[in-house]
Amino acid sequence: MNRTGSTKERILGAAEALFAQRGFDGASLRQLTSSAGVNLAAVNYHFGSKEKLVEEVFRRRLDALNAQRQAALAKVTELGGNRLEDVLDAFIRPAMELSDDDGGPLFMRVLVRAFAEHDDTLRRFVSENYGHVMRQFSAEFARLLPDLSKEELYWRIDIMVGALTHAMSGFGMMKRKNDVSARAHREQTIQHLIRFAAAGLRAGS
Amino acid sequence: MNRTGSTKERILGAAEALFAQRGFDGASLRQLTSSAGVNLAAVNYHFGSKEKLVEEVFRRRLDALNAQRQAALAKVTELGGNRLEDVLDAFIRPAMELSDDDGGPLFMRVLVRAFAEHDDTLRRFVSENYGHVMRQFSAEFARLLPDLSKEELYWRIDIMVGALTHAMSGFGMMKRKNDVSARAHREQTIQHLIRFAAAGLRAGS
DNA sequence: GTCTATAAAGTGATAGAC
DNA sequence: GTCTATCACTTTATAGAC
Repeated sequence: MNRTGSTKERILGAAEALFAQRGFDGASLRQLTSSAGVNLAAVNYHFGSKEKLVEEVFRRRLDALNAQRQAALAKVTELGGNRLEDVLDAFIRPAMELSDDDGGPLFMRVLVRAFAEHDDTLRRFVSENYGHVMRQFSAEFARLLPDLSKEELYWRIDIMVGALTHAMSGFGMMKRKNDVSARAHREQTIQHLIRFAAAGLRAGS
Repeated sequence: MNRTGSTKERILGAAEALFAQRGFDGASLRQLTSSAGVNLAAVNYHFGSKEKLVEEVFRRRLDALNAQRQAALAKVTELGGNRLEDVLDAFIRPAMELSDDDGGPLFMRVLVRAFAEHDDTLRRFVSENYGHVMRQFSAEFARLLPDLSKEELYWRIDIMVGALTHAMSGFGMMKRKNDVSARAHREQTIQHLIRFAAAGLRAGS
């Protein structure tokens, strides 16, 4: 039971963790409010409904993540950076630095859940709040990979985003060993992802 | 409502589709039996419980998928094949050829759901039925990439499997255009995945 | 093997006291 | 803003008729 922060913040934190672990349907309001140490009725009082709570969990992190990714990308391009690796770093690092519970960044796991929900409002919500930043990165990739056709580029970006999302969510098999600090493991993950993604994007060019 | 096949088969088919679309918790037995055109009680009569039904959905496809991947890999190695691309083809093609509903191979989407369930029995069940084939492929990758350390190799395989799983599940953004046949789109996807994965595995070597 | 009816428990949501 | 109590509904599962 978490007793730090306001009721709203405690609910959001508990919701993020439980949604990551058990999915949106799998996590009930009773588990969630109990884990947050608040009353069952508090969710509806503060958020209106479970669905709105889900949206708030997304909004809170996506706003911060988008801002950090944009700032990191701006820094790279301002310096006239021409290294694909630097753009990938700007994309990956902010996501990996979101609060971590040793099974990968919690929110990244929630994001993968949202991907899996496929058709619905949730997917559209994420895509609307993600889209414009993604387009900025796509433009940079296009600039740094001028030999690729638009079609080819989009295929590769799509595959790359999938790889990164999956890897960052911690659903993979590479577990942190006990003799490696969480900090070092995260840095290792980032470097491996950048190398793999850069090679995949450059393939055959 | 599907009226082909035995009651058991109809339930398994409807379950696969609904689990892919709405998740294991999200799909209720009522939706499922209604979609299969069978009585609600039929699930418990034929499978014992919802959880056992989930296991059966996996067993049915994993058995076939494993066998096809092994056969394809055997064909490649028998011919003394030394192309990384051929091994990747043996891994990817059987998965992409599972029954498809235009949103990607249905079962691959169920598999991604299972990945997201993280800790539980289901994850172990998948890993137990997947592990030995995965190890055969890993051995081939090791043989074809002798310059990589064991550590490095495992990182890259982990990232690659994530990329492929995500892409094959159809959760990505590359939708089939109307002027491309489903068959052609699948072949395109396979070729793009092979090129990307091969480059990522070979990175910097 | 298939059906209806129902049990037992869990769900999101809300009214109303404090 | 927080609480209890409860409503209305859905969930999985099963007993028992056919």
